[in-house]
Amino acid sequence: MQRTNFGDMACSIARTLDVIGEPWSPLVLRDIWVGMNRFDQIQADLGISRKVLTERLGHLVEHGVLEKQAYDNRPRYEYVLTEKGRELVDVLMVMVGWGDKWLAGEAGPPVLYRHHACGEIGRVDLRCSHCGEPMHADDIDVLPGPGAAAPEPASAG
Amino acid sequence: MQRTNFGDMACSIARTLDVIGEPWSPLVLRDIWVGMNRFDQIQADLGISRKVLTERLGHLVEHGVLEKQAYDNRPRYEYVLTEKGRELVDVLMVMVGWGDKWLAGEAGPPVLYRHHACGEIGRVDLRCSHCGEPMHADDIDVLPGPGAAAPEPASAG
DNA sequence: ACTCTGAGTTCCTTCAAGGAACCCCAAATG
DNA sequence: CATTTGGGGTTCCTTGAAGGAACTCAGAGT
Repeated sequence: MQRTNFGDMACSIARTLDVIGEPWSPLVLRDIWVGMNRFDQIQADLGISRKVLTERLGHLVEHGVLEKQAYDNRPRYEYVLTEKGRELVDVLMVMVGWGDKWLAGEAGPPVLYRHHACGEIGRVDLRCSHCGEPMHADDIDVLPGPGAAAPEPASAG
Repeated sequence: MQRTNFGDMACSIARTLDVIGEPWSPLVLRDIWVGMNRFDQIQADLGISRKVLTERLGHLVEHGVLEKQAYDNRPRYEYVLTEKGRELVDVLMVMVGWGDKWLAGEAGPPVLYRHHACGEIGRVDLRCSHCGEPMHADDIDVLPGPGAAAPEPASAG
């Protein structure tokens, strides 16, 4: 689907989409995060086509988000999150927060997060890494950074 | 592309993907967030096909993330974020944080965020809404919530 | 009347998602 | 030894979405 290559844009959103922007990828990541690490498990849980799952897993491994590990003498593998992948789960957690608030309806959220540090049910909250105060869409100015120019050497502009 | 309907799953990630999971949607949202509110502006900025842009804008309006407002007597419109849409930008901000860290390379981040509250350049940081301590993939247990069952009335299981 | 501009539609081609069947390998089973 | 089982994929075909260019429409300006 994604014919246009988002990875080449000078935009961290586009680049991130190049890694998990394809259909199913975030759900595959979620499954692996919550402990469904094998091909058939994920395939059955999501109802995804085996062909597409193969592709997605390969793509995520290629981008260093997952690692493929043998777990038997037989050719048996499981997929686990790398550090890069574990940090990508942040994005999923924020998606959960938004979905819980705006899309869950009367039934309430499908899952709850119990925070190890305090033992309580909580949600993620976005804060400024500098001052610790809330940081949302309207709380910031977006300024050009050092990597603002497109990274393609062919483009002179 | 997204033949499978994610919106019917009992999962806030899947439901959120049903709103912004299609290709280009997050980038459209970003453009509107940073002040590119008109059709031709967005089309030119992203290089997206006009047909697909029409579809995406319609979808986002339908889901209450954007509002279409007339800005002239002529049939001229601009798209603005609703409250629901502004909160969805949280997801983009976290994607930016991840992309900046893992994909920006030597050139550094394409954009910087200046936080109004402290005036400094900062990133978003995920914290527990309950205790304020950091909250990431490994800091929580995922428990079934009240909306854990699938919402389809046809399914007895 | 003619042009310009914003905001889409229409139409055609190409490529990805869905789906089902098939294949390979190693171990267990008889 | 032949057969089954089960994980982890491939192959192949059909459908439908993305890309892209051309076309439309409505109102203002000249």
